[in-house]
Amino acid sequence: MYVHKIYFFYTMIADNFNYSVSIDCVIFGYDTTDLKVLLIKRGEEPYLNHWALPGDLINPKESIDQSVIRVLKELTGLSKVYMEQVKTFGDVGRHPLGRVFTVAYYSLLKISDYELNPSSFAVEAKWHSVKRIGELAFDHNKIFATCKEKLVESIKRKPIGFELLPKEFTLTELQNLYETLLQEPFDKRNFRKKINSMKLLIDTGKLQKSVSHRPAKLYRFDNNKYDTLKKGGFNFEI
Amino acid sequence: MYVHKIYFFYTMIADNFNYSVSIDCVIFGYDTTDLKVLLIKRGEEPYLNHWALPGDLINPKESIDQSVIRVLKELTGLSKVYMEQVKTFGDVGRHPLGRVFTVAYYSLLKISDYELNPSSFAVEAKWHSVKRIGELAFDHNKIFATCKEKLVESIKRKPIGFELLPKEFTLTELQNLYETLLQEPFDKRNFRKKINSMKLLIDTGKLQKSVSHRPAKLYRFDNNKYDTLKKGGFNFEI
DNA sequence: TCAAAAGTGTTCTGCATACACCCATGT
DNA sequence: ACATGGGTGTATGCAGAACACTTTTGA
Repeated sequence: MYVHKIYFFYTMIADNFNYSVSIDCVIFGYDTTDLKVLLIKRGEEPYLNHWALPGDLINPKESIDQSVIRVLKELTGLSKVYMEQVKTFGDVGRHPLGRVFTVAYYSLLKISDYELNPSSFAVEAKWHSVKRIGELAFDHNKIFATCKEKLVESIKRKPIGFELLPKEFTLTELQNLYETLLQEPFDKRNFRKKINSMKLLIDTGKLQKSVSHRPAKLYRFDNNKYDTLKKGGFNFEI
Repeated sequence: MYVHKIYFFYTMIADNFNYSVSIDCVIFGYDTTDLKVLLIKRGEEPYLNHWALPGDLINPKESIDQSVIRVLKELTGLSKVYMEQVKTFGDVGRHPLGRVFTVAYYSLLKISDYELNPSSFAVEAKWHSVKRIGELAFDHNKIFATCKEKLVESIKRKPIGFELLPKEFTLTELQNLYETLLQEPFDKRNFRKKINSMKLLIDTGKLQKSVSHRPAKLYRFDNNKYDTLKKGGFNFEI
C-alpha cells in the first residue's frame, strides 16, 4: 500500500543521493543614507554578466552555517558577521543543471568594516542600493525579496540594526537607519525617549569631529547588558 | 586563486549531485486541554521502534511545499492544512546513510477533522502531548523544539490559533488555547475585550448543546474580513 | 552672524490592567 | 435549589503621540 512507502525512507539507496544543495547570502550594509546589498557579477553561463547573490555549494564536510561563514569570510574578509537563516528554495526548475536546493541567509555588516578588507579582488562584487536591484540570476530576485522582508521583521524585534552602524554612532544616525529600513519617519524626541528607556546604549563621552554644526554625542551598543536583560525576559521592540 | 572557485559553482558536474533532501513535519493538534503533536513509529533500523516526525524524501518532480502537502495528505487525509516552513537542518552526521538535508515544517490542524480521516492505518501514528515527548529518532528533538518555538512566536502575531479549533468554538475554548500555547493566564474580561475589538469573529447565533451549565455562544473566524484588514495594514496581535 | 543639526519636556489620549457579580442551564 | 461555567463594565495607570525652542559648532 502506498502509505507504507513514506515515513520510512531511511532504507534508501545510492539512487536517492542525486540532489545538490547550496547557500545563497543576502549581505546587507548601510551607508549613511541607504540600505545596500552586496552582489557579485557572474563570469560564466548561464546568466553571464548578470548580478547574483553570492553563494556556493555546501561542501561534504561542513554544516550549512559553516558554509555561509566560509563564503562571507572569503568575500568580505570578515569573520564575525551577523547572519540568520531565512528560507530554503527548491523549485524543480530553478537551476538548469539539475535539482539544486539553496538555503537562503541574510547577513548584516558595517560597510566601514568591509571597506578595510578588500580581499575580494578576484570577484567583481559591488554594493547596490536595495531600491535599485535589477534582474538577478536564477530565482535570486525572489530570494532577495524574502530576505528583505525577514530583515524588516527582525529589525523591529531584535537589536540587529546596530550591526549596520559603525561601533560608535550618533542617535541621529540610528534614527536614520530605522527610518530607512522601516520606511516611516519617527519623531526625534520620542525616538530618543524610547531608545533611552531601554538603557542599552553606552555614552562614549566622545563627540563627532569636524562637522559644521553642533557635534553629536557618540554611543556604543551594550551587548552584555542586552544579553542580561534578554535572559530576564526583556523584549527589544521599536 | 581560491576565491575564484566560489560564487561560480554553476559549472558543476554530476559529482556535485550526491546529496539527498527530505522534509519533516511537526503536525500540531489541540485537544480541549492540551497541545499535541503527531508522531509515527519507525518500523525499521536505524531507530527501530523509536518515535519520529513524519517526513519523506522530496521527489524529483515536486517542490518542497508539494512534498509536505503530499505527506500531510497521505498521513491525515487532509488537503488544506496550514503549514509554514521553519528551518533547514543539514549537519554532517545527522543521517547515517549519507548527507541528508531536511526542510522542517510545522503544520496545524483540527484534531476533530483528523479523526474523521483515518487513512493512516498503515503507519502507526499517534498524538503525543508536547509536554511528554520522549527521545525521537535522528535530530528530531532539535527539529521539534525549533518548530515549537516558531509556533509560539507565530501564534502571537498571526491568527493561526483558529486552525487548531473546530470551525465553531466558544470564547472560553479560544482563551484556553492561548493560555496553553503561551503558558500564561489571561483575564477573561480583558481577553474578550481584545478579541472583540478586532471584529474578526462571526457570531453564529448557535449555542453549545447539552452542557450542564449556561451554554456558551459559538463563533466562527472571519477569514475574509481578516484578509481585507491585513491589506489595510492591520496586524493581529495577542 | 548665520546656517545646520543637536538636544531637550510636557500634555494628551488611548490602550492594557485589575477586579466581582449576575445569568442560564442541567441535575 | 444548587452547582457549573458564561457573560458583562468601570476605574486606574502607563506608554505612545504630538509638538517648538534653545544650544553648539564651523564657516
